[in-house]
Amino acid sequence: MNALLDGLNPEQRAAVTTTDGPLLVIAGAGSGKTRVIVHRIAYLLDQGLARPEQILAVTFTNKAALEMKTRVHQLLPPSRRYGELLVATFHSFCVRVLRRHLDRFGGSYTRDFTIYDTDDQGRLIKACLKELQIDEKQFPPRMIQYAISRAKNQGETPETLAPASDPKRDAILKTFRLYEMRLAAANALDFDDLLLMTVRLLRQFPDVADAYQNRFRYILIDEYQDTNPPQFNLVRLLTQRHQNLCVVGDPDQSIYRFRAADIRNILEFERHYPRAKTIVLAQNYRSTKVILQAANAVIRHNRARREKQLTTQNPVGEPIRGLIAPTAEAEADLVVEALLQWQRQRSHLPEAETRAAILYRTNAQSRLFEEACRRRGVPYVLVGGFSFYQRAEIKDALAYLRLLLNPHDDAAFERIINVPARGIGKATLEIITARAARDGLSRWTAMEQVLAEGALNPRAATALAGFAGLIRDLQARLEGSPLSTLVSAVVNRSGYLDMLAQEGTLEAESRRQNLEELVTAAAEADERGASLREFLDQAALVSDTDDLVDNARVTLMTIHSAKGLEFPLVFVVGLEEGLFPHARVVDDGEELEEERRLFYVAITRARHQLYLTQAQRRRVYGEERITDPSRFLEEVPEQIVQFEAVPSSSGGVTQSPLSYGAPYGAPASPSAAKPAVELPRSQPAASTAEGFRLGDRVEHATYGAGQVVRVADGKLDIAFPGKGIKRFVAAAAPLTKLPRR
DNA sequence: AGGGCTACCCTTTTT
DNA sequence: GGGTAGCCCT
Repeated sequence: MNALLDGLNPEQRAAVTTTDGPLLVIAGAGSGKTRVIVHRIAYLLDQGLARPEQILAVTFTNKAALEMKTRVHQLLPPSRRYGELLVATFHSFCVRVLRRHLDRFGGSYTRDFTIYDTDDQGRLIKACLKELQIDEKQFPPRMIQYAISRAKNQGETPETLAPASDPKRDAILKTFRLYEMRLAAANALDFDDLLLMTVRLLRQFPDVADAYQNRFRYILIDEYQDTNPPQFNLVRLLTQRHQNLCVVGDPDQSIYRFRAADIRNILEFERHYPRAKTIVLAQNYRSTKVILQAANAVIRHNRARREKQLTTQNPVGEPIRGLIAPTAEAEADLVVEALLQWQRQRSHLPEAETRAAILYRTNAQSRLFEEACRRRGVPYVLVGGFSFYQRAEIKDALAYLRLLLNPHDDAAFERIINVPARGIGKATLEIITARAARDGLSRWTAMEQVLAEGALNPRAATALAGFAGLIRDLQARLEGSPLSTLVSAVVNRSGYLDMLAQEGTLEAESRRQNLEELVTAAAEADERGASLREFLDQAALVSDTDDLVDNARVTLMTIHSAKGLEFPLVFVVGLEEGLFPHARVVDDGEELEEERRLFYVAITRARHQLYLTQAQRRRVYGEERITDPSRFLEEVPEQIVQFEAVPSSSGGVTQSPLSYGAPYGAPASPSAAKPAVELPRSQPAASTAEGFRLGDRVEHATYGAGQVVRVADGKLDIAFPGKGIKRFVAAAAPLTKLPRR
């Protein structure tokens, strides 16, 4: 028997060894689906069914791709070379294709195209709105940006869209049209375009399509539940000839609807590929029985799904623990404290067995947990938020590099034309912008024209000519010098480093260090033999999880970023109505089901111990709000959860007595724990002031209805929705008690 | 032209 | 609480 199949269960084995025709692998959380793909690739190679260059494997992140490739190599005899094996994300695959063939379209598109990230896209949209004199207040750029992206992903172009009937659609349509023109003029593609243009390329040029269809004998796609229409089309095109498509995914983990992922791609796979064989992996190898039971119970509340009960032979495990903290700050402190205690108890185990993750719904929540970690001196790794390549100084330096390769890159041009300040002001920029708009030119060409005409005032002209000279000068160094030298020339010659040195602040120093880091990254790219082009592509496509440090003992990230990962200890925090599920989705059935899938993903990241936490008060937009427990909490069977309500300390808002151990007669279920949390023993009934108790609803003559959120020292804290927290002396409080809900 | 300040708006989630 | 667009002053 083949050693590659050792240790696989029968279903996994069937998935690995099915070598002909379309294959759908429905794989539950923790069922070893990555393992199946890895072994399958190795099996195909080992059996001589395909050469490395005939296989294309698509993963969700660059990091997953890298890991997958490494694991495949580990399974195979090292004597052979498998360097041609292509494991990529959809986007990086498309970039590869377009760098070879984009010039087939002709026009302004060349293989030197620039990739516009969401930021660049936003800038361009704003510029378009301004040019069209559309009011940003009335039609927010973000809304327009989203609408355009959605339209593009549905396969629409400005031409195919029906003429707009109302002002909003008119604004969107006009911006869409101009946006596409400007993109083309800048020889730039946004993230959506990378996929769409590849599909167009294959449709429009049969010889190109033929080449790829013949080349890829086997195509494997991970996380297939998160594919969107252009990705689906691309897969269809690529598999037309061989049909050896293996898709792996879990409909219950589909969480990217907002970027047009269509869960039907996986649900209706058998209809798209009638010859398909389906294999279900329902055995979970990751989590305890308790955690799995919670996950199963939660996801069962979704109606639109194919029933799939995960089972595990793992131990029952510890009960899930629920923490109810008085404030969001206290929640963070409690989480960090519980985490430390848990790690202490397991300090005899290998470090890998003590890793923990704190998972939240929105990036904004990370701050509180970062601060709590700092307070306790706990080193942490933050995934997402502003990653290295999103920092302003890095993006500035990259913009210079982009401009060197493609001077028509308007987004880069605008970013750095006056950074550092070189005396090119608003008036001068207006002239350039107006010229570019009038003649449909890039900013760079417009600048050259304006300069040549000599119509500017001398000071502006000198400044502008200086900038143009700088870029040309740097361009001259493109050939022949190593990347690291080039990057360092950019930050020196542009005056960027001088600017930072002059600031002399701590922040400027840290930016300087980041730029140094970028030079180091360039030196590493040099070692790999990468070109500037490849260096920039990689910078544009890195995802937040890519720089995740594998061996961090505590990792902070959004649930979205955590997909595909696992941790012995997991905290899912901020389980409050309006936050998770998020306020923007609560009443829509489909969106709510997506939120629930997100919760399901969060739960199933945990291997041994799961914590679910809620803060009873939280600042939203700087305003204190009383929260309700998330409805998702009630979907976790109460027999497997131990809830603890933690009292606010008498001193401040952020500190909490960090007592752990037996829960003090705490509510058995979250519903019982609703705002009216019974007073815990450390705040005995005696602290009830003038008949007011924690959780009581009250009425105030000026502030209206509110709720008692703290009772201590004869004082009452009342939270008034939209007005913040007010403190009253209980004996003299002008309050009327309202009936309990 | 540029720096500093205020008022406002806001935030899902990411390749 | 935090980022930023736009205003005002130098």
